[in-house]
Amino acid sequence: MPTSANIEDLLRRLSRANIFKDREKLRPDYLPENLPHRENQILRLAEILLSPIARGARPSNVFIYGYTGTGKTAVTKHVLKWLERKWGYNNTSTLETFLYSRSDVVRVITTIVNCRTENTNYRILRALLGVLGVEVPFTGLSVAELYDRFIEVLEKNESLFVVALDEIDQLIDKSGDELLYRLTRINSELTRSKVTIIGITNSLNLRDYLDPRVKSSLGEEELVFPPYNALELEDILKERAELAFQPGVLDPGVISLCASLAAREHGDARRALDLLRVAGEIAEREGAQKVTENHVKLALKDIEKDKTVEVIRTLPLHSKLVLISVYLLWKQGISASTGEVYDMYCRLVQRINLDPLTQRRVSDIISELDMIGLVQAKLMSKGRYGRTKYITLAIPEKAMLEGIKDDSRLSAFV
DNA sequence: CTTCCACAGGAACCAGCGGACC
DNA sequence: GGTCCGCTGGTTCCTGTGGAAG
Repeated sequence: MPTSANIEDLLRRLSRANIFKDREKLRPDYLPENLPHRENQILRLAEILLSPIARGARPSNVFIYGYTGTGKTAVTKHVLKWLERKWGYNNTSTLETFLYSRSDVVRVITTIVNCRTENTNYRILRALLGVLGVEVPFTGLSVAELYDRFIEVLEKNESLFVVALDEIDQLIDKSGDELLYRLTRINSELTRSKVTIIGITNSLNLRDYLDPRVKSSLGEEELVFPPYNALELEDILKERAELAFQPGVLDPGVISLCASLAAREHGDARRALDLLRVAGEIAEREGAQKVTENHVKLALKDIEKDKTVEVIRTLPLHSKLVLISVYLLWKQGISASTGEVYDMYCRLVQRINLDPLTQRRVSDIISELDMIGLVQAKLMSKGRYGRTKYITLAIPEKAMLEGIKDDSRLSAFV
């Protein structure tokens, strides 16, 4: 329980802290001026888009692959923005740009839609119409109606519309590839305008799910983003750290530690930045003058704990009960056998008036929990006294309690 | 050497459910 | 609006097994 003295103390430390200059610069949605080690991808995407525009033609559709945190979204935004800035005509809307080529004027409009938030056909069309200045109601119209309006307003605009669909796999999971199919075919319905689609995904096998027709038209050009290695991550972090932190507050080694930790997990720049930011925040809370490697280690634990809690929270009920059984036995100092865990589990289940699963199933659940690292199960043979797994809790008690605290039935057990 | 414990874990099967299809 | 179908998560039944005890 925080007392007022605690809070005073915290406030005093925070006001004294002088760690961050601008922590927003470490957020994943911040778009930096420079994208180190993505020069090739930027160039390639710019080339794909620009050279046809200069000839007055429609650029090919592009499919962009790469793991999370490899800079796909940032590069796309960067290129679209660059298009505007370089050829922008001091336009009222920042999303629109005029591009002169030879004699005729081509009007280019760009947008990027995140399919995680706009994850239905309706909502995406609605977002696209919004960019073109047409407001439609949240609901009430049919998708076909929106589509018709979309065509209509596009024709009126006489423009090239470059649409980037970020996290496109989310859309396909939820609503299939019908809209995608229509969008890739839309140019045959248009005479005075053109549409170019950029599909962005981190799912490398997404192609297998796609309608082959969508696959071929969306994949006219493909761009693959390789993961960053530790050195590249270091460059990225250095640049951001300069913007985000006060000069000299980072201990030497902090950045390279963040980079190497993140590089271990498929070179995810977002994770590296998170690590650095959380380390900074921990240092700030402590009232420290500097961010040290130790802060990074604490940050790693923090981030991992959050992940663990989330994993527990989303576990099915019976898996949670098994986990709690292991926890209770562990608290009594018992490294429990499968049989003991099963007994404990049966008692818990009875107390909330449910039918227990069979031991066979519980044995599988234990293996699953072992696999995701919540418990540790070691197979032991006690000769005459049988063969069993010895199961212990593999996570901090705090994370365990945090993970079950919002289910009152379960939290009553601990 | 044999026995036998206390399970591990494979195989087959089944209920329920969401989605595709007519 | 029925039906078919594949998937998930469960059950039943079963065989396999390392090593202390006898």
